[in-house]
Amino acid sequence: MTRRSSSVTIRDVARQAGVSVATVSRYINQNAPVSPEVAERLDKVMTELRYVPHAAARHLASRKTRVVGLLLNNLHNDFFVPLLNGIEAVIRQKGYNLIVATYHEDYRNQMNPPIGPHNTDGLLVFADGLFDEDLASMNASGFPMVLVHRTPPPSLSIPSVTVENVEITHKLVDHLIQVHGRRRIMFLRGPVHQEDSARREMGYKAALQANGIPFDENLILSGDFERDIAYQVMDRFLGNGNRVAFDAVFTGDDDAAIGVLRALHQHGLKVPEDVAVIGFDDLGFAPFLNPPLTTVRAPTESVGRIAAERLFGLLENRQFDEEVVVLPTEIIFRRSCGCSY
Amino acid sequence: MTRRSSSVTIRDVARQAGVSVATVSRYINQNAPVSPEVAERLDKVMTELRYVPHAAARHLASRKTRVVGLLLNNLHNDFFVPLLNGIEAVIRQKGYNLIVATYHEDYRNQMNPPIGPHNTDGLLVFADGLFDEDLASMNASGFPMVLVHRTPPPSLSIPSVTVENVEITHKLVDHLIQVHGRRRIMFLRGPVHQEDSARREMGYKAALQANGIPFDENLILSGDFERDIAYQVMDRFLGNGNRVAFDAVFTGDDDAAIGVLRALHQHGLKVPEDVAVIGFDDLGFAPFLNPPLTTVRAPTESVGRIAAERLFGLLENRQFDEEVVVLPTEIIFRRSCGCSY
DNA sequence: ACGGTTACTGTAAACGGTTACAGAAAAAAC
DNA sequence: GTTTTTTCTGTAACCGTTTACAGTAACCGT
Repeated sequence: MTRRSSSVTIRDVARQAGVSVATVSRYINQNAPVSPEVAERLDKVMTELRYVPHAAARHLASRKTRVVGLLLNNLHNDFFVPLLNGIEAVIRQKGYNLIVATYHEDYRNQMNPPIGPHNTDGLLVFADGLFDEDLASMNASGFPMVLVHRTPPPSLSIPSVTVENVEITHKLVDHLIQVHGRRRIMFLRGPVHQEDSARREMGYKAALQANGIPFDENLILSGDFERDIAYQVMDRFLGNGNRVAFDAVFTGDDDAAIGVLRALHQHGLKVPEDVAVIGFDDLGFAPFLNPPLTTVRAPTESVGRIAAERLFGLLENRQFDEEVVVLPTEIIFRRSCGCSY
Repeated sequence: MTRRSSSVTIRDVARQAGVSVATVSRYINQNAPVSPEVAERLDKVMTELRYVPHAAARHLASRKTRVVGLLLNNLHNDFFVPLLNGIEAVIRQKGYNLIVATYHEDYRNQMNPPIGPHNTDGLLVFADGLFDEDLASMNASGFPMVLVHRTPPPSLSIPSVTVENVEITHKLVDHLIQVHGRRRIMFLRGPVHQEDSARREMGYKAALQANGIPFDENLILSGDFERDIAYQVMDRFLGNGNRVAFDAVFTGDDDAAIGVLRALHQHGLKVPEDVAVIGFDDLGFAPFLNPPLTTVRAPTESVGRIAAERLFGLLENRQFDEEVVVLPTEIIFRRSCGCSY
């Protein structure tokens, strides 16, 4: 058995069809006319030989990878399923490939970044922990990228797709206060530099103020937008002897809400009677939590889709009027806030 | 502005450091000794120039892509989050990249398959709809691949990682019958050629037979392991005037369970009083559904992890004793089957 | 002092495509 | 019937690495 080259190259195809490699290449890429007879012959030869162009060779020669990268912090959250779904739909339709990488600390000073210009034609960036200067350096060479759930730093002009957080959170907290009479509302932060989290906190604080309720630092915990962490944090908080009184929790997102519900339940607190609970995202399971979760419906799949479309817009030098797209959100009232359901 | 080549190449590095490109390459890949002075100089020059090796050139020359592909049907299911998570952890630790593609019909006769040998060093395959002959042709050239949640066809020897389905489903149905006195148990199939679904159905039928309950074709529906589809199917079934009596549903998986719960609820059926419901996978939300879902805990993240490790085993020519790994599963009793909770 | 390793380095040929350039033949324009 | 354009094709350079081959210098044992 010949060890070398089990793979058939463009030269094999050319020889077999009696044409030059240039012609084959042109036919494959449809970027120059080819006579009908040759086309037919090539079709036959290529399927016969099961020819598949070697991606790397193609990339090297054409300077295009036909790959876009998705950079994210982790893959713990059910939130990513609709997001990925939206992204994938566009990518596939464009005949591109998607490469997924997680960001972690040593990404910055590492000399082999998992994804970047050497690898991809453009990047979708969903990563807090990526600071403004990181973005600046990535963006420096004009490498196409689109931010997801994060707006660009003022100095940079990077397209961005996100959802409305502040007003909707404000409304939600208003609802807790005005409709259900809650006044001791806990807020679970997301990851430290997560923008959604920061904005939701803004909305939360604004609503407290608007309703004349003093802000209490003791009512802020960090749930990290993760089930397990939210659970642990809440569990520890409740286990604490001298715990602060509270009658509602804004959990940050639906995933954290699951953890919170479990912790409350285990400590014998009734939702919504003792404690109202609200989430964010309206993930598929939200209507079936125990009790059904009041939450904010965020068009996550659309975010993915639109972000991907923007990226292709960049790749194709198309223009968009607005740089930052903020998709509208909507409150879904269910039982967990105290509504009748 | 110079349009061409904003990127610094290995030649730039070589020139700047006063060595040959071969030396630079060897230092980068650590596959031949380099004098300490040169090493130091290279370090400096490379960070100074922000040199990042061009992936495609590397792939082309070395015949290795340092990429593994994940082929799956769709991205609708929350099930994929833990799976992806397990896979990603291993991939990253190996310094590889992960490229995700969805399988659809025209994958087969298409001449530009999204992922394959031209693209990746190996494949993780989670895709029903991929028939034995597809697998055979993909596997023909000895291209490394590992099957996920699917055992290889008898003629092929492809490593595979899956979970135990038959016995556990048998036990679960036994439980419904013997403990909760259910006798009209509906079964929701998954996607047509999904192996988990087929095995669960085997367990289901075996349990009926073992308990002397005749199998009723009318109690079989197709939920496709998807929330929305399961909901629609169940909704239509319940809306049907002359509907068949049933007192339990094995929903196939937790995602479908969500849809079923919603449909039952909307039609005024109480779970578990009127209808017992059980799922499969024990996804993160299962304990918080309404009511908490009795389900089977499947070690999905481990499946991902182990599958990825297997694949690297193949890439590194390591040997494993067993070709098919079947991870154990475990029933988690909660309220939805009728247990007290 | 001498042959044999070992440590390090460079030259140049791949790897498998794309594409600028050039040219021939056929079609269109005059 | 010539000129011009259009359609189609081929040759060969290039994309940025790796690596076989070859070679030099230092080290080692005797």
